[in-house]
Amino acid sequence: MEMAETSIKPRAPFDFELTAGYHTYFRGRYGTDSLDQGVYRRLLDLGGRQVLASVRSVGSIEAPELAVEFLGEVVSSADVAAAAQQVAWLLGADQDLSPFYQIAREDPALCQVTSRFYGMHLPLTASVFEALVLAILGQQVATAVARMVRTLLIETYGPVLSLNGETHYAFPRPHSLLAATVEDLRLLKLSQRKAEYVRGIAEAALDGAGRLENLHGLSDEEVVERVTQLLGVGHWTAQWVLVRALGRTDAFPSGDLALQRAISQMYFDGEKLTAGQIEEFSRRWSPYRAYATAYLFTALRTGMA
DNA sequence: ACCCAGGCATTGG
DNA sequence: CCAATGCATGGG
Repeated sequence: MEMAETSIKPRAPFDFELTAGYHTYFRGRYGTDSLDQGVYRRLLDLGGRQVLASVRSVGSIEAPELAVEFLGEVVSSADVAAAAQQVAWLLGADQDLSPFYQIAREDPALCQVTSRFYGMHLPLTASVFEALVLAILGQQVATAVARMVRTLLIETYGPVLSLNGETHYAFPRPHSLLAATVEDLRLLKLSQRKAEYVRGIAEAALDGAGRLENLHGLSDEEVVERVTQLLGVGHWTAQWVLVRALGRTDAFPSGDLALQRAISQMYFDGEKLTAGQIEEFSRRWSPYRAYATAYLFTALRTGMA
């Protein structure tokens, strides 16, 4: 067991607690991620080796700096660099919020939310595979149910590292989920369909020389075209992947029930809207609709809206 | 028992 | 493009 340290300087403004909090759905721990007493922890999977990253803030919102500690099989300085890059990615450290805040200034309701959560970046998943599976598990179920099923899956099939009496989990690898049978997955409260979808996605992730992870160079439309070929992946899930796995700032899950409710409440006096109307309304936030969505969800999750 | 929840696939207008 | 339908499953 070895240890290494490094530091990351996110782009200001950056609020560490809010950003890491978004990763854990403001619940302390959510699946692979935890935020406890100002320390964000996540088990990284560096090509088969597990490394626990512990991150805390040693700066401020306007002069952000993160102290990162790695515990595990970190050997070379190249490992440390790769791990640091992954942490920076997970926390959306490089994102520039200022143009989004400019747009929010024209929108009083949104501006109230961005002021309250000033400096919150949009955290990202470690892989497209992870985003896809998490999205499938979140389809059409209450958030509490989604959280339970996601955690069960991670703790059953994810790589493990125990340190100081605490057990940490990384996200399951594709081959682990493909090795599980549909019956196995149903024991974790996945429906028959979701179990099939998840195995199909695992198969796609292992197939064709990483086609699934090779989406960064494609346009939003091309990515949607590609991932909706997968069974179980519709418009909502594709947009979710664009936002969480690829960091596309303008992706927008217009069919999302909670999002529709939030927009309907905040802007239309509770009147029901179709997905098309939501889509049209959302243009005011373009090309930062993903950020607007994240801030609205944060308002919902923390009880502000 | 009933209805809802941060959908998907399919079918029919 | 929009609406309706079957599917599935824990929570209120």
